[in-house]
Amino acid sequence: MPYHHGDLRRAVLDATDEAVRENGVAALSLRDLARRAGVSHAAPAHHFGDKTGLLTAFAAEGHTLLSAELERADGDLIEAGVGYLRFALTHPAHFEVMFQDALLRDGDAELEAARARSAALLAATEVSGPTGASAAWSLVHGFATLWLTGSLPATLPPEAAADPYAAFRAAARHLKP
Amino acid sequence: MPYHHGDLRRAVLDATDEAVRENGVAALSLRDLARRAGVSHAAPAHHFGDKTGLLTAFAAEGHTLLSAELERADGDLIEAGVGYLRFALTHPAHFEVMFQDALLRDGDAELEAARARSAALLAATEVSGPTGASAAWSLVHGFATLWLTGSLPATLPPEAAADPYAAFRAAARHLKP
DNA sequence: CCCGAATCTTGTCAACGACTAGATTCTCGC
DNA sequence: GCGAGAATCTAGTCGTTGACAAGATTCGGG
Repeated sequence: MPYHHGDLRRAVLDATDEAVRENGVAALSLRDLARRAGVSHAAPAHHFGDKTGLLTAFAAEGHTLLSAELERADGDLIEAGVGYLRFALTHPAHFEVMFQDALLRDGDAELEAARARSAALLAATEVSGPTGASAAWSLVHGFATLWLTGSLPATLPPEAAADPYAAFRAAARHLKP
Repeated sequence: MPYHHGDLRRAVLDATDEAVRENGVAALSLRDLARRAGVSHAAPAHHFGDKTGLLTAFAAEGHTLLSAELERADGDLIEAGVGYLRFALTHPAHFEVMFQDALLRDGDAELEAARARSAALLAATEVSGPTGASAAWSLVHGFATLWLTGSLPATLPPEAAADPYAAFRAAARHLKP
């Protein structure tokens, strides 16, 4: 075991993803992340300052991943929604952390920049006016949140609960064009 | 100071509401709640077992409060949405806890019953089919979540950001009847 | 009035986040 | 290729927390 890890920062972020998927942010522990990465209990703090710093970096990474999905939609409203949902379902840990402001460092430059990029991509989708944008964003975000908690699948017939993307497209069709 | 508090269970639930509004669930501490209620550090645990038990009871209370709002709508879709939003905005602490399954005791009878009541009231709103119900629920839930984090008001002109209920009605109009 | 049950206190333990001081390794100028 | 300073990591410590155990106080029914 070398004294230097190689890329501890990345390893801790990956361990965070794993741990949050397993037990949620509430149960996240810096010392557990250190154990997963095979380093001493204080090593993660060197890269992130404190727990808030780690979650802030993790949230920024989330916005970058979300931006990548939104770019694939190329301005199309429904596809942007599908991309948003795909991000939430494939990166539930990031999605869980990103929208909990109490966990994040207010005013962090890296996070603000990543947020601005994803917000700009959301704003670039073709939609009818500001209230239409609110409606569309609320619909996807709510759908993703409720799907992840299992609340939404529970209300659907089994065949619909098996395919979140089809269920979302069906729900999105209720929005006026 | 009497040895018996009178209604410590209620006092702890009220202190929870206060503390979560101030600093979020992540920073919630049973010992802080005990201090707020003026009792010893282990007193709250007697009524709720552990932290998970407290949050489970708190979430159940949330579903009861939500049910009260939904009843006022009397089956009307838009009014049910407004009631859902009003619940979220007037009880942000409950709303924050209710949908984080990792914080709650799985299979708790009281919580399940309260959930079933609010779910039944949601299902009683007049809406076009299961996909329409998904769309409507997703829209309100997402709107409430994004409004509480401040993400949604940030995208609106100041006059719209001042009145969440008007902004919601405007967004809800984008749903096909 | 008394006895069991409910409620609350005090004491304790392991785990955690944050901090400090020091050890090891890397890097870059020369 | 080497030495100095920076970057990275370890080891140790402190105050706080959640959970648990044992005991004190109060309540309420028979």
